Amino acid sequence: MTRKEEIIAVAAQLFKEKGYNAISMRDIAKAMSIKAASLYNHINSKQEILSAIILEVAHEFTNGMQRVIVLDETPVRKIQKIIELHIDITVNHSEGLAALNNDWVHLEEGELNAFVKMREDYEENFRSIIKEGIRSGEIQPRHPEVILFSILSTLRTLYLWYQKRGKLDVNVLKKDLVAVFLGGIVSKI
Amino acid sequence: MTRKEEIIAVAAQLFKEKGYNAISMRDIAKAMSIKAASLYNHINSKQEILSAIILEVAHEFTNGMQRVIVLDETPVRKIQKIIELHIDITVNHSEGLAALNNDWVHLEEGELNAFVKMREDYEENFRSIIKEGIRSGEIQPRHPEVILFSILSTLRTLYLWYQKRGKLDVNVLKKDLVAVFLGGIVSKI
DNA sequence: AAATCTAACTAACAAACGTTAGTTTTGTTC
DNA sequence: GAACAAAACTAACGTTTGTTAGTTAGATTT
Repeated sequence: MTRKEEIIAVAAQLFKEKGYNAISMRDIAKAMSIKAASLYNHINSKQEILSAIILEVAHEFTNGMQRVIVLDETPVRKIQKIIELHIDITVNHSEGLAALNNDWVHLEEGELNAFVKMREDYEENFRSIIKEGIRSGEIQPRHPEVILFSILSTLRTLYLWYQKRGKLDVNVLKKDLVAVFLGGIVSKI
Repeated sequence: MTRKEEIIAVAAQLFKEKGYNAISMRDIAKAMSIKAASLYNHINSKQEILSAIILEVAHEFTNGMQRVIVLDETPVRKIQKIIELHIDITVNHSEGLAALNNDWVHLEEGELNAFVKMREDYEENFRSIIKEGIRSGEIQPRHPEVILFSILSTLRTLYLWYQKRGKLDVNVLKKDLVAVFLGGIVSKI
């Protein structure tokens, strides 16, 4: 782990708690026990830190989605894979997810556009899977947007809950989350 | 609408887009076509604006939950009421929800503690309803925390989607959202 | 031993921040 | 038209912000 990567990791942790704008370069420096000016031996700007954090996780999602859509599986099974993808990323990149979810608005022009594009593509891929499932009768004929939004909202804020409720085992989480969305919560008797 | 309320409303809109820390008093002033110092004829501090925005909506949730838990209804029916409560608040207080969800961390000491308490109580009430439903057999015996979190995450981020997808009718939203969570998305044939 | 590299340092910058003090404009009430 | 309150203004304050410039200490390479 290079010094630059260390800075980015520390910054991600701080951004997670207070957000990009509430954390100063002096805060980041203090967390590393150095002076703010010393950070600039390793990074070019505060913005660079932010985009490094966000783009890494964003690519993780894009690549994961790419792997899902080429699978020769039913739509419902693909949705299950997407849920598992989010849980895996949450476990392995939990620090960066806060910035990805909240601080992407503070990316500058070019990178902001790229990020928004990635996000829209991701949602569109997900939406297509849902629509395909409805068409084939595998998924109930409800407004696709509502299904997409309810699943995605939950998955995107998973990082907030995953550590607060430390007891939750990853496999229990995968199983129950898939069950809630696919099967609902009402007992069928 | 007093001048103070106008300022709070304008600030809520700005906070929604960039977050509390990214919006300066000069930004708020400019949006009202006055100078920053003039704001202080009506409000005491930037913090005061933030807590006014957050606490108003927070009370809306607390009161709504209170109305639900005293109902003489089944747990599933109470959950349905909670879902409808969130949708109603989203429609009527959409501006303040961003601050409530993201910027509460920037409340100062006393109000932060009060807010966190309110939030925990709200979650605990919801959790109790879910547990009661599982005990009575009305709700499937899954990890209550997973059910709580999946529903609440969706409802809390509703404000982000509700306007982006402007076409969504409130009643369709209520119906479909209740259906997704209670019945799941997989067709039962 | 000299040269190079890495990663820290001090000092300072211009800009932006929230906020205060005192003053002027504007519209309403007697 | 004088008096008053509401709401704007100008000017400035002390801090904090991200960042630059130039320097120094310690390790590695030549």
